[in-house]
This record gives sequence, C-alpha cells and structure tokens, in this order.
Amino acid sequence: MSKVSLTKISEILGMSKSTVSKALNNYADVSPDTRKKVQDLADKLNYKPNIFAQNLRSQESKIIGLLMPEIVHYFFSTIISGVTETAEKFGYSVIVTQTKDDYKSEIKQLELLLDKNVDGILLSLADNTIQFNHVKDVINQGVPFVLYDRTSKLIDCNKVVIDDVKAAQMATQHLIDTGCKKIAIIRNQLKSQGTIDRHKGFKKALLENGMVYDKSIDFEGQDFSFNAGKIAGNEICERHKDVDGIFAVTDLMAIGALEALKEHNVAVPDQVSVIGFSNWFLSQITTPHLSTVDQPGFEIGKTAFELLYQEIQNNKKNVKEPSKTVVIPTTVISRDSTK
Amino acid sequence: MSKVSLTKISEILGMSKSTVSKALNNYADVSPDTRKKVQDLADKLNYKPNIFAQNLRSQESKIIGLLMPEIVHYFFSTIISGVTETAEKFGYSVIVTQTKDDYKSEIKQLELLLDKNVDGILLSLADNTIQFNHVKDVINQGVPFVLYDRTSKLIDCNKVVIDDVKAAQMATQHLIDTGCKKIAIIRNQLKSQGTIDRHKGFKKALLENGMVYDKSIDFEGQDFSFNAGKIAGNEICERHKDVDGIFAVTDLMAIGALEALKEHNVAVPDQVSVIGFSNWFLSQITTPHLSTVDQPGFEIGKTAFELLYQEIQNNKKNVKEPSKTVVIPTTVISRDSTK
DNA sequence: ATTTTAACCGAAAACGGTTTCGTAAAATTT
DNA sequence: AAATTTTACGAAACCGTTTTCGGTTAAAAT
Repeated sequence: MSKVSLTKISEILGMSKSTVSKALNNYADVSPDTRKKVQDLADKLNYKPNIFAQNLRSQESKIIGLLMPEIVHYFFSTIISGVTETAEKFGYSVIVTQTKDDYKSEIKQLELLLDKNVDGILLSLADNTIQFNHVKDVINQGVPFVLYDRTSKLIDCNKVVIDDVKAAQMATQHLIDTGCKKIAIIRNQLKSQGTIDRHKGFKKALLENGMVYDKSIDFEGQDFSFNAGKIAGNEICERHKDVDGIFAVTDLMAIGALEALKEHNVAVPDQVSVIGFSNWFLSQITTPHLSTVDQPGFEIGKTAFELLYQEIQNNKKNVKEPSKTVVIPTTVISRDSTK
Repeated sequence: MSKVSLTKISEILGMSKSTVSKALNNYADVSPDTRKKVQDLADKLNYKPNIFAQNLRSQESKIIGLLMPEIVHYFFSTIISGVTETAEKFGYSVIVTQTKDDYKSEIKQLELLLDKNVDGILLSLADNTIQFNHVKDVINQGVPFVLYDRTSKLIDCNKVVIDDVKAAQMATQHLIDTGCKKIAIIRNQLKSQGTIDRHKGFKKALLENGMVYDKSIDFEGQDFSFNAGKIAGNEICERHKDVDGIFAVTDLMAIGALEALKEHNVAVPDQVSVIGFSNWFLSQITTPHLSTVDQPGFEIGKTAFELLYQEIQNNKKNVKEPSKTVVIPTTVISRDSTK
C-alpha cells in the first residue's frame, strides 16, 4: 500500500524524475512519446503528488485561516459558508476557529494559524479586543490578512464591512415610510462599533424626517439577547403607549420585543411596527414574520476571501497595494411586522 | 525579513544543523552548554520551525477534515464548535467543508480533503448518498475516518450517533407522562434513518403504554420545514380536535405546528402539548418556549474527534482495532409547550 | 561539410527539517 | 596504564517535489 512517488515512477520507466515531473506538469521540453508513457503509468498507479513536498517547495499551503468570535451563530456560520465555497473555487481550503469573543484567545488562535503556515488569515475581531499589536504583528510579518465585519480603524488592512449607519437609517426610514410617528430603539450598550453606528443611523433617519430623538424611548439592554429585547418591550407597553414603531439593533432583541408586545396584547404591525437587524434564519419563522435588515454573511465571506486572494497574489509578486475597504450593501426586508 | 531556518542558526553558531535540531528538540546527546546557546539564539531570532518541512518528514499535517451536509445549520455548527475545540487541545486544526447534502459534492469534497493529505476525516453523510464506494475507498486507503450523526450500517468504521429510537420514545413518553391521551406525530418522509428511527421510537412509546397508533394522525410532510409543520398543525386543528399532544421530529416542524395552533386559538400546552427534536437555539425563544430533545452537537463533535484521534494513533502503530459505535445520550428538555 | 538551431533529457540543487549512525574526545573502570 | 564506556557532535540520508542549467543528439541552415 506504499504510496507511489515521482521517484518510483522514474525508476520503473528508467528515466530521471526531472523528466517525469516535467511530463506531468506539461513542460515543453518533453517528447509527446515519453509524456504519454509517464502519464499512462501515473494514471495506472493512481499517482498523486505528495502535497507536503509541494508545500515545502512552493512555501505555500493553499490553506487559509478563518477566525471568528463565535461559530455557533447564524451570521458567522453564513460567513463560513461564503468563505469555504469561494475558497474552493480558487483551490483553497479553510481552517476554521473561534475566539469565543475573547482577546486572549484571539492572540492564541492567530498564533496557531501562523504556526500552520496558512497562506492568509481572515479575522473578525473579538468584542473585548481593544489593543491590536497581535494583529499588527501578523500584518507586519507580511501574512496576507483581511478583517471582516468587526473591524477597527486602528488597523491598516483590507476590510469587508457593511454600512451600519446607513443600514440602520434605512430600517428606521422603513418604519417612517410605513407610517410610524414615534419610534423607539432597542439596543445594547454603545460599546461595539456596530451598535454605535446603528444608533447613529437611527438618529440620522429621525433627523432627516424632522422627527425628534426622544431619549426616554432609547432602551439600552445589558446585551443583545432575547431577554434584553423583551424587557425593553415590556417597558414600552407599560410606560410608552404612544410608541408605534420599534427598531431593534438585532433580530434577537426584536423577537424579544415581539414577545412582550404579544403578552400585552398589542397588535403587530397594526398598533406597533417592529423591525430587527441581521436577517437571521429565525426572523422568518416568528409570528408575525419579522421585518429586518439583511446582513449578507455569505457575500461578506465571499468578498473577504476574494480580497485575501488578491493580497496573496500581490504578495507573490512582491507588490503592495494600498488597503481598501469594501462595503457590502444591505437591504431592508419587509415582512409582516411592519406594514 | 527572510525567515530564520535551522541551517541559518547552525551557520551562525558554527555547528551542524543536526546539533541545532537536537538542541531544540531536547535530545540527550547535546551538552547543556550548546543547548543553551542554541535555544537562546533561536529565541532571539524568533525561530519557528518550518511546518512544511516537518510535514514532509513526518508525513502528517496535524490537520483533519470535517465534512458535513450543511454549515449554516444550528446543529452542525455546534458540531464544528465541538470538533475544533477538541482538536485544538490535541494540537490539530480543522478544515471545514460542506456537501450541501449532495452525493456528487460529497465525493468531490472527500477527494479534495485527501489531496490535502489530512490526517483524518470526519463525515456526516449527505441525504441522497445511497452508495458508499467513495467512503469505502477512503477507509481502504487507510485514512483514519469516522462517521457522525448521519451514518450507514453498510459502512464499517467508527461512528458517533444518538439513539433516535430511544430519544423519540422518551419525547413521546414525556407527552404521555404529562397527560396526553391522543398523540400525533409530524415528520417528513421515511427516507433518512433519523426520521425512520424517530418514527419507530414514537410507535414504541405508544405501544408500551397501551395506546394505539393511529395512522390518520401520522402526518408526513414534504420536508422537515416550518411550513410542513404548519400544514400538519392546521390539519390537526381542523380535522383532529381530539389530539392533545404532538411530537414533531424536528424543532422547525414543531414551531410550524405551534404557529398553526396559535392561529386556531388552541392553547399550548393546556389544550395541546407540543414537543420538538434537536434543541435548536430557536426553540428557546418561541412562545411558548418549546419542549424538545437535546441533540448534543458539541458532545458529538468532541467524541467524533476523540475517536478519530485514537484511530490516528493506532494507525501510526500499525494496529487496527475493531470498529465501534459511540452513542451519545440525549435528554428531554421540558419547557413551556408541555405541562 | 560545417555551423546553427531545436528538441529532448538528466544531474543536481533547493525547500527545511529529522534521525541514524559513526567517531573523536573525555571520563570512567579495570 | 590500558581498556572500556560515556559524552558530544557531525556527516549524510531522507522526506518528494520543482526547476535551473547543461549537455547530447538530430535536424536545419549556411
């Protein structure tokens, strides 16, 4: 069962391994005759080049690393899908790991990926990462690198993001367009850039439509969970009966709010409209089906890989292009929770 | 910026690369003196062994392949999480790919993983895979291999599964224990082993409790979607008002049924109890919260890797142990959709 | 008939480690 | 003092490719 190698084939055919290698790799300086002989035998013996040797020679693995805060997460799983499918088209495989949203773990995982000599790395920053030497080190080592989704202005590299401000603005505008006069926002603390920007977009939409931003209906939860949304929803039902629209910065919060409204017998969307953010799978199966903003993970993953691939190619030619940031468009998905 | 190699270190220190290698790998036949010299310089130059060279020498990559029907899927994403976290503890990385539940793609993905010379492969079979030569080939090539979740009796290898019969039986028993007298089942076609077994477990529970299996309330959907569940739920509300318990073979179907019940103003669990299967994330946030059977993906992934690791170790020692199947226990999770 | 060109092939270096085996010097035993 | 063992190191093979650089032969051009 011992593997067939180039050397073995060359011995059988009584020629040098140089010739065998060239025959298999379609070099010009090998006669049609010997080329055929080699290829036939290679087929017959089911020869597969040893990829370890090829890696050593070429100093590339055709493997990239994909690092994310959390694997068990609808959005990030769509990222995995987008990255792996695109990578495959380019002949690359993808090692996937998670940081569990932990800075320390992020450092360690990056280290592990570097140890594997991956050809490039895709990273979405952990929530509590506020210092970036570990990623700057990676970039300075010349490893092709792109940030996606959770990025930082303090890092100079290629990035793939959505425009949270604009997306939130569009979501809010959708509420306004469907007749909402008093719109509440449900969000978590203004710590992550995503939340900050969505908050900004929300206020921007109000401003542009001549509506006032009312701090008393700006609900800040402890996190962006179902429960946080529900708590805010309860508040709205009990103390802010004039609210007729809710923008939640995550689908999960929106669904929590939906639950609260239901328990208070408030009709959605007749009395109150609700829109979420992300278009998680579960937004399709709530009652009523949740309107939301599509955050296209597959597309983000696809683009992130494509950027990385470009960088890998440039790296080989020793060219360094200026960093760019690709903004993936988002769309409002109007379902039954808004009119 | 050129990488430091063993050879470079040996040249600087004026010794052979054998000695340098041995110093770094704690061989006995190197004096404490030179050992220190080598290690100090290696640290100073931030030397990292070239993994491609190591792979070539050892003929192993410390990478395994994880192949699954669908990445964007709650259960399978928990598998990824379980596998990657466990693999990391053993010094392994994980290449993740999906078959999209397609036989042809499964063949191709396996091929790609073999081409990468992974040290082992974890596979969950595609739905429409009914012929197994492609996986038998892999096994016969001596590549460590374990099947998880979706397996086949026709393949002789290590496996990690749950006991679908028993799990479904327990779910049904839970309905019976909480007072249900007439229990419907909502399922998809009896094609996949999972569905067949859950159906079997359902009937077994009825039998053991002296209840009759009524074919008219055995609902077969086109798939296991939300809609299929809802359609069945509507049927129950309209034509089988005596039903007081529903076992759905997936959470998604259960939630569809829940929706139908809600629309018909049937109280859950007071009039009808509902239990799902899998404990997907979304079962926690339905109204009412869905009782279900926990299908522990993380644990399955963890165990699958551990089995694979065993096989890798055995492989190195040229020992071949008989195949075993590990059954991961499931538990009924009682929430608000059952009493 | 001589030179030029083209076609074809192989030796050998290179990639960067690991590991076996031999040997010289030092330390120990007889 | 001689024999033996231990210690410490290095040469070289090896893993399996790719690719450069010559070289040999045959065909074409002068």
